[in-house]
Amino acid sequence: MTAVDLETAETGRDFVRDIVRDDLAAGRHAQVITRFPPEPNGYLHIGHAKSICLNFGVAQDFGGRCNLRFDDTNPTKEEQEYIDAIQHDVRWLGFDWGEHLYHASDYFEQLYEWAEHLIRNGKAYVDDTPVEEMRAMRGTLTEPGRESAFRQRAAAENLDLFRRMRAGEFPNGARVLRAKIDLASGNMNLRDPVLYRILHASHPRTGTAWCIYPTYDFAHGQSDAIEKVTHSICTLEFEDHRPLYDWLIENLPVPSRPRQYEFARLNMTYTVLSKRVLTELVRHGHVTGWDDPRMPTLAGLRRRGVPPAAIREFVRRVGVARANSVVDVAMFDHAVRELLNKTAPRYMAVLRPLKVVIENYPEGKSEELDAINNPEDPDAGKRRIAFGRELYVERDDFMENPPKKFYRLSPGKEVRLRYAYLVTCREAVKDASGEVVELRCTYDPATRGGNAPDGRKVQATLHWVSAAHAVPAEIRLYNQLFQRPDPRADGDIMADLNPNSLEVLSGCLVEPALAAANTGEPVQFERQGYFCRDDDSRPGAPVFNRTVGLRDTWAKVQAAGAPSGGEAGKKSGGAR
RNA sequence: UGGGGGAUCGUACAGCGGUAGUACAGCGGACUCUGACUCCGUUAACCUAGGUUCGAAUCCUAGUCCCCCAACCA
Repeated sequence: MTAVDLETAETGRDFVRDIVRDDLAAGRHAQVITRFPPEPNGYLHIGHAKSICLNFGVAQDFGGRCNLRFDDTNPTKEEQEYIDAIQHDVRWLGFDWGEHLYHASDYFEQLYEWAEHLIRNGKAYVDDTPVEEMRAMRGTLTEPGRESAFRQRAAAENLDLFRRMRAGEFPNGARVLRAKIDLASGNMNLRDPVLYRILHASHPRTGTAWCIYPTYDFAHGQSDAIEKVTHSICTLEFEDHRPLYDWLIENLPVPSRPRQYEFARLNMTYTVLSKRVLTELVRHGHVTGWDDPRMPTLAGLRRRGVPPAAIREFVRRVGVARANSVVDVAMFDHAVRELLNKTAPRYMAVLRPLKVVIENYPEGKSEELDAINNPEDPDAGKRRIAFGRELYVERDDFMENPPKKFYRLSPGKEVRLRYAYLVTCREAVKDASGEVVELRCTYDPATRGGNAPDGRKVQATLHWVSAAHAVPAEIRLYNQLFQRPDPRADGDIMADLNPNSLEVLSGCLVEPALAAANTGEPVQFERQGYFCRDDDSRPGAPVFNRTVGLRDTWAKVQAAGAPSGGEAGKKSGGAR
């Protein structure tokens, strides 16, 4: 009995869903229950998004439920800040755990009792062996481990010792509780794994109530069982923990029988998703924080302007499998552009302004013209934009000596100013150093709105702003944080950082309407890309982040034609 | 040289004994008041070798290569 029809449900097809579908069809469960189990020791990133979408998505698809459970078993690494940020990020991504917010620490008392249960049954013992020695005695991949001198300790003594561990009689590292399984196992996880360790540390939730804490292995499966989780979905590296997961479930009087399934974690080109490295980037100041728009964290993506729906769609397209893989970041960018193209209202913004004077336009005059807010969305309506004698256009849109395929402005060339007039460049004014500082142009008054009555065509349409009305802004262009498609997480990864991952443009000029933009609301700067206001903005001084650039075929042509760099190709480099 | 996994276009994912498909990327073209979007076309893959079968990406055998495991991390 499930809330969905297994035959017709639009549930997608991946191996996890196949398993769930089978289990439900066979009546093995009344309802599917999954869980997303983050450790609160860092911020969630795009890799977690895959897990979140999988766990919550499976529950949704099959009319089940997904719990949010913090795997908070190591107080030396976990913090409340992360617990709060994670909840915020999961909600932002679009998922809701309802009443089902749990913590492994909620179960500390129960887990403790189960530890005593194992001791009483002779399946766990207190070991006094020092860490180093224990490590040496565990053996290697090819040699079996050796028994500790304490392995045959009597149950009564184990119980006494374990209780005194809990009571705080011993310092950190003095003793541990170990499962008694098989020191000769080829699976290292079965060589009497540690179940409890002494940690005199304050826990974000339980404070100083405990000084012994369960390890991941002892906490995870049992927590699943307590919550009646049916399908415990985790990543591939936990594959060889599954026999231990099962051993514990089978040797404890747990209330349900969860099963663990593993899938391949997400990897992306030019991206690092190692929590260790991300933490290092933040701590060492290579980025401004966990929400730096260059970070692959959900907080960073949010600040950069990536909509959660784009992340969900990206994850859906990537799929779920058991083979390690690295997704091309271009696939992510595409998902972002695709959504934003349909939803982001258009504006004009000049990033690198070049002054234009329309010589035959009356001085002091200005007029308002109609502009379409979003050609992809008729409901988005129109707005009025101001035009005048003095304007600014993009520096890149003018070349004094253009190559053959350059459609934009150059001396003698006519182009369209979007929604305004056709203008012709008459002269490029230079300063003492020979740099072009101003364009003298003329306009055709008959082309108001952008079309010529005589039907003549122009090759290019340029974006522009009125000098008298434009608002100055700072615009931050982000490029890949790492300059290699495969940053070497093992070597000196900081050497792979892209020195040009952030380009700050000041003195940009944007449409006045943009002064009122809201943080997080995506906009398109025509012909440039998608942007959103950053909270670093101050009244009268807006700051925008580039979420992702528009596809730029011209830049590609340029780069191909002038591989040596120079004026061409300077805009390229993975326009993010 | 132990244990556990995985190999399908450049990338990711389907294909579950019967014409190898989709998306991204690439290339070519059409359209265009965004060199955007959209549309059309196109390049391109079953790790190898045997076997079973009328027929194998799929089943079997043997190899090859890649990933994970020797924290009191998760």
